[in-house]
Parts: sequence; structure tokens; C-alpha cells
Amino acid sequence: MREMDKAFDFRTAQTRWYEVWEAARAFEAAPDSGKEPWSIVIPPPNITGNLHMGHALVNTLHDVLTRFKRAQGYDALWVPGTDHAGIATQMMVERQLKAEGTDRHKLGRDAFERRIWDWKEKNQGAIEHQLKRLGCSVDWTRNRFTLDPSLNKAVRKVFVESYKAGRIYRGPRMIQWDPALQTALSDLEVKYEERRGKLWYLRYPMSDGHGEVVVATTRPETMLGDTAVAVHPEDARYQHLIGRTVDLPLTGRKIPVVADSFVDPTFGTGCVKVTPAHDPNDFAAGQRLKLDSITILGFDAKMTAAAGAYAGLDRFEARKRVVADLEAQGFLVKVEDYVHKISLSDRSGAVLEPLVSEQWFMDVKEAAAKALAAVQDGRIAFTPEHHAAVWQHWLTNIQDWCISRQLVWGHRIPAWTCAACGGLHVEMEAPSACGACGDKKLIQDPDTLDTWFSSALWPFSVFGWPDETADLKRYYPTSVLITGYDILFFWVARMAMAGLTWMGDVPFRKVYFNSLVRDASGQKMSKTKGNVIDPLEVMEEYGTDALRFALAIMAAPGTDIAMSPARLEASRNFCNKLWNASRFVQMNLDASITLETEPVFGEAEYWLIGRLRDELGAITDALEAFRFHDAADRLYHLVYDDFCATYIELAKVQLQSGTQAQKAAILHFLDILLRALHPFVPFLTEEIHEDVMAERLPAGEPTLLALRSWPIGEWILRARGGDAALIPRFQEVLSAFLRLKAEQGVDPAKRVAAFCSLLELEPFAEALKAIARLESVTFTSADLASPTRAVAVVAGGAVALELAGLKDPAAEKAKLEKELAKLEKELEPLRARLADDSFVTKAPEAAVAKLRGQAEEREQRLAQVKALLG
RNA sequence: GGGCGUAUAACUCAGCGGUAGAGUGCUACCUUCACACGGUAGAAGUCCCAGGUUCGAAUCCUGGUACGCCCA
Repeated sequence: MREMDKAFDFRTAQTRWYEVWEAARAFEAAPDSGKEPWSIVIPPPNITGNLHMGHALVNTLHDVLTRFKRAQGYDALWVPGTDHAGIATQMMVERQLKAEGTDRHKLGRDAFERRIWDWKEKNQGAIEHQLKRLGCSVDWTRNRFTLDPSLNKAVRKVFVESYKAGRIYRGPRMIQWDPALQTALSDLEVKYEERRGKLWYLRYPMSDGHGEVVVATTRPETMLGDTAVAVHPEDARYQHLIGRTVDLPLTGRKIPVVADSFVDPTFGTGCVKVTPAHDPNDFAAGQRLKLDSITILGFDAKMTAAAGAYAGLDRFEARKRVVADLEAQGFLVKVEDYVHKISLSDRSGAVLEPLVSEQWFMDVKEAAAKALAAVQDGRIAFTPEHHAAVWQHWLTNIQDWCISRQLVWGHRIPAWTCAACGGLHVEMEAPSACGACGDKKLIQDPDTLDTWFSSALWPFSVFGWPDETADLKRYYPTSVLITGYDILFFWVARMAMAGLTWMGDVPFRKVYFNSLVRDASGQKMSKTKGNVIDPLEVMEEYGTDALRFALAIMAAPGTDIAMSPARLEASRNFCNKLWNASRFVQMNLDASITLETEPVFGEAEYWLIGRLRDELGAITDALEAFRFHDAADRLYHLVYDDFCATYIELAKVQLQSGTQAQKAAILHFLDILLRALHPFVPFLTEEIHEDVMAERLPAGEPTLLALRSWPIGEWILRARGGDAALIPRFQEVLSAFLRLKAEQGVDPAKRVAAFCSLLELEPFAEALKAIARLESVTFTSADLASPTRAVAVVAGGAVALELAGLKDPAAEKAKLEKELAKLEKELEPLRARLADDSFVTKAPEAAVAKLRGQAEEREQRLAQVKALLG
């Protein structure tokens, strides 16, 4: 049996145990165990990633739940994995290339792709190592990567079958183009930002020479691609213009004036220019009204040949030139300052360009309806529930999803075009020859799929789908999903849609949306603000267990977490407290006392058993309901207040001189606490378990705490006896003695004689003497008041200290009078309410009884104070 | 423009129909034989504002104010 250090050495413990757990295969699923399965899949971190606070939180919560469920006796499986993160990863490697003075085009596609794979092989281990550092009890034998061949097979199957069912199609559509990354994006990858800009008013003369129209625009350069001017059909001001044509300045083209209700009559002049090739609204209007579409801006964000004299200019340069020319030729009416929203790439930050482009799209309306229904009818339950409202709104207004990306890094689109006849083939495997013309030269679509396409399949692709594996049957649907609400649409909704479509069932039964981790003052962490707290540094400084516990105790559903050094310190101190309490137990029990030593219980034991029973019930309920903070908070107080402050102090006497049976009780209590705390602070508890419990376990009990059961069913918790009210009374009396000493300025170490009128506390005399450091405690029903004593009122009686010569009688009297006034003030509303008929008759009996109890207790004190005052 | 969330002690947050709590900080004291990463005692709050429901509201409802987020 080892001697424990004075302080918990977390640095050693948190690096040691993970290997032991892995070697024991403690976290591997046990499909053949006959246990009920419980499963969860990790939100796969990007391979580019470093563990940040968001990861630390989400994975801590995963681990708490998984360890809890494992302990409860489930076949708990947490599937780990990483995401290839198309854009993010490619950007990172491209940046490296740039630093080396080359780029992906010079390298060529194949070499570039190999380069990213190399990078991935080198870096994937980092994030996995960090998950281990955090203690995540994942099943590494089932580790997945979103580009694994089996996951690729799933992707191809979904693509091909969706295509054949008509839900995936290719076509020219207006998409958001990122000129910096040179790829299309989906609507979700667009961020809108308010910018101060200008509103230019342009004059377009009527072709017949009679009059003009003035249009307002924030993007004057696009006028080169105008193919109409539009007014609202009911706008009385412009009825006479409809059907006529105007001469488009700088180009000499004649374009019609059309009517369409998309025009906002209150914007600008109420006349708008229509550029179907470069604006989403105009594109839709162009389709409706069958207008021409002229592309004057290319994918490189430079003007095209169609822009005539402006061809080759950058879009922002072209704007300056067009405005200057319009002004010179008298077509510029005025310029106003104007604040408008611009769309930016969520990835590169570049100003996006709405462009018509040939891309692949997925029609998700049918799947969206299924996902919507699943939440409405409760097959998927959200915590917090309010996210369901956002879910509903988004899914009912969902647009087709642009799934193709002009990137190298990702799942290649399984579509081939025949070089000879142009025939399109969408197949699982590369066709050997064109089905139409027989030509053997087939060119695969160069594009890859949106990263989220493979993420959507994650809850079943990780289990081997489309193969009908045993894992798939056993672990799908997963039990719970834990993730951030920021990816509700990106990921959660798409998994729901994919699961319902391909598996015919929800991918998870419950979703818990974790909080956002912010800094100490509630600010979002960001590198630019410099307020990022790095979990790896925290683990070094405060310990992994402290980090986990701090995150858990702050993880109240629906509110953000303000992470601060103060919180981390509190958690570290908590860990140390548990360590020292355990050390105390270890020091006081010789090796012959084990968990098989039959314990006997006294008042203190029955009281603590009652506390453990109540709290473990509440903790279990809290974990089932994702109230991690509630569970952690209860454990915190159970350890500090009940176990350490109260029980250990009371047990000290018997630990020194008691019987083996008396001493055995505390071992059981510590054992229960360790098992309950293990999901939150696994390294600390495993370390203590080894030091204190490992050699005292009953035969057949797992020697690793990670494998032991959730303690709620422990036989000891069913023991009942004693008077539950005694301990709180003892605490109050003890506190009163200490307060009297402090009030009277008595040195805490000076032993004085004490008196107590609560005769039932006599069994606690030794404890009171030891803790309050008293010379003696006399239990008596006689009047305690005396000129040489300081007295205090407690529930049901009074206590006193003998202070001959030390005491100021006037101050003592003033104190009691103050107490009297306070009690009168407290009693006033209580008496009033109890005298109130409507309260007594209408309020529930329990509420009245409780109030009556409170009133009686105070009346008693009042009487006691009066008696002491004489 | 629509939707959602949050306003509680100096700070960060729990509580969400029975009369206010935690952590940190603050004040005073204590190195008592598990722990100073400790202990004891204490100070500190018109629970954003205004109405309403109720025997009773920090808690439920309505309206307002402030801040944050999401969608257009």
C-alpha cells in the first residue's frame, strides 16, 4: 500500500492512466457482452485542428456521459474520428506551398493531393493525442477518418443513388463564388456584414429620346451586364415606361423596361437595373421574364470580354472606371452614402461574387420534411428545446444544396464525361467505356464534394454502411449527439436528413447543444483579441481533471461558459481536497480493513448515507437530463461539505480509537464518492483508487475504477437508521460555539468550558470539544444565562461559553437585543401569512406546514432569547 | 424586417411559483495531528423596469429597456 503525497501530482497521474486504460481495453465496445448498447459518435475534429476550449468542453461532456453509461452497465461505445475538412486543410497546405514559393497549379493535382495526404498523416496524430490527454474514453479500434475508403463508398452510394432518383442534378445556377479560394460555396458558408458604401444613381435615357429613367445601385460596374430595367407593376409613377426601351450607357445596347413585383418601390427611385448574371434576385427575375444574361465578370473576379473596353480589369478597379466614365458622359445623377450588407466567404473572408456556374446540387426538400417531422413528433429531442424553433424555420425554407467544390481535397464526384460524345455517367466505379458511344476516353469530374456531404453520413458510415455490419445493426441509431448549436444546419440537420433517408431512422434520439466557451468577462475567444485560453496549457497548469470539472460545473444548458483562472483554481482546489480526504482515509485505515470488512453505523454514518442516497439519485437524474453543472455542483458540495467538513470531522474520534467495523464505514463512503466522481475527474479518481482501494476490493471486482459500476445500487445506500435531524443540530451548535469565540475575541486555541441545552447532542461531546477546541461541554437543561457567560440561541435551545473576566456584559446584552429584533422582524411576515385565511385555506398543506414549522422554530428562539435577557 | 436568448451579491454564474444561492473577490481571525490548493466567522442583492395572474412571483403572462446570437 503506497503512501500518498501531500498534494495531488496531476502531472504524473494524467499521463499515466490513459495507457493503462487502453492496455486493459477498457473503452472498447463489447458487442457480445449481452449488455444493452449505448452509443455516441464524436463530432469529428478537423485534422487541421488543435484542441481548443470548444473541443475540450464537447469532449469532456461526451466522456462524462460515456463513462457514466459504461458504469451504469451499458455496452457504451464512443466512436472517435477526424474530418478531412476540405477547404480548411487545403488552405493550410496551400499556404505552406506559397511559403515555399510554389503553388498547387505548378505542383499539379496529383502531387498536390499527395502532399495533403502526407500532411494529414503527420498531423492527424496531434488531435488524437490531445483527445487522449483529455481522457476521452473512445474506442480507438473503431477510429474513422471521413476520407477512409469505406466512408468514400458510402459517399459514392449516396451520390449515385440520389442522382438516379433525380435528387442530385447538375446545372447552371447562380451560386456564391469565392474568388480567393476559386470555388463555389453553399449558402451556409456565406457571412453577411454591414459595410459603409455608396449608392450611385444612374441615368438611362429612353431609346425614343423622350425622357429617362434613373436607377440606384450599389454595384455600378455591373451595369455593363444589365439586360433590363424593372419597376414594380403597381408603381403609378412608372406605368408609362413599361414596355419601352432605354439606351444602356457605355454599351449602346437597348434594354427593355419591365414590370416585376420583386422591385421594392421604396428603394432608390423605385426603378432598378436588372443584371441576371450577377445578382441572385436579378437572376430569378431574369428566369421569370426570360431576359438575356450577360456575364461581364469572370471567376477570377476580373471583367470579361463582354465588358468591352473594361475587359481584364479587376472588379473594384472596373467600378472606379465605370463610375468615372458615366460621370464624364453625364449619366451619373448623384452619389449617396449608403450602408449595405455584403456577402463574405466564411472561409477566406473574400467578398463573394454571385455568379452563374455549372455546379452539382442536391434537392433536399423531401429529406427536410422528414427531419422536421422527427423533431416535431419527438423522435429527436433537443436540449435546450428552443433550438427546435430555428430548426423548423430553416427546414421549411430550405433551398437546394450546392454540393460541388472546385477543390482537390475531398471526396471526388463520381461522374464521368465521355470525351467523344459528351455523355454523362454517374456510377459507383469508373466506367470502362461510354455507355452511349462506346468510347473509352472518359474524364472524371474534377470537383470534390462539400465536406459536410460526408459529415452528414457520419452516424452510419462510421459503422460500415452501406455494408450491413453487425456494428451498424447494434449501434445505430446512436443514443445522443452532443455538439455546438453553431453547426445546427451544417451538420445536425444534414445528419438527420441523411439518416432518415438512407437508414430510415433518426441518427440520434437526443441532441444536446453544448454552450460556447468564452473568456472570464464573457467575451468570445479570438486570436485577434488575444484572450484565447489554451486547454493544453490549462492541463499543464491546473491539471486535466481540474479543466474537466470546471467545464462540467459551468455547463448549464443554454447559457455560455465564462472560463476564468478563478474557476480553474477552484476546480484544482477541489481535486486537491478530494485527494487529501482520500489520503486521510488511507492514513487511518490499516491494510486489514477492506471493502469486505462489515461496517457498523452510528448517527453520523446514517446521516451521510442518507445524503449520499439523496444526492446520487439527484446526480443520476441530472446526468440523464444533461444537467452536467447540476451533477458536478452536487458532487462538489457532497465532497466539501458533507464528506470533508462534516463526516470526516465527526469520524476522527472513532478513526483513532474505534473498532475495525467502525473504521470500515468511511472506506465504503470514499469508494462510492470515487465511483460517482470518476466520469468527471477520471485521472484523479483512478489514481486515488489505486492507492486506497485497489488492494481492498472484493474478489472479482475490477481493479480499474474505469471499469467499476455506478454506485447508486450499492447495498450500503439502502441502510437506514439514526435520527437524521441530529447532525444538522450538531452543526448548528458547533457553529454557535465557534461564532461565540470569534465574537468574544477568544483565541480559537484557548480552551474554555461550554454549555449546551440540547441534551440529545451529548453523544457528540467529544467531537464538539475537539473541533471547537473546548475544555469541556456540559449538557444541562438548567438556565444558561450568567454574568460570566456568552450565550447564543440555537434551534431548540441555547449554548454558552464560560468566559469569566473576558466578557463585556453590555455588548452581550446588545447582541441579544439585536437578535431579538431580527427574530421579530423575520416573524412579522410569517405570522401575518399564517393569520391570512386565504393562504391557510388555498395554499397546499405542505407549504403551510413548512411555514408553520419556520414560524415555530423562530418563536422558540424568540422565547429563548427573551429568557436569556431575563 | 423576422426569430431566439440573456438581464440575480463587486465579478462570473446557478436557482425558475413557497420568500435568495455557489465559485471567486472582500473583512477579521487561525499554520488545530488530511489538505494554507486549508479552516472559522463575517459583510455584501428594490433578483432590469412597469403592469397582470396568484393566497403567494426572482420564478408564470403582457408590454418596455439594454445586451448578445441566428435568419432574411
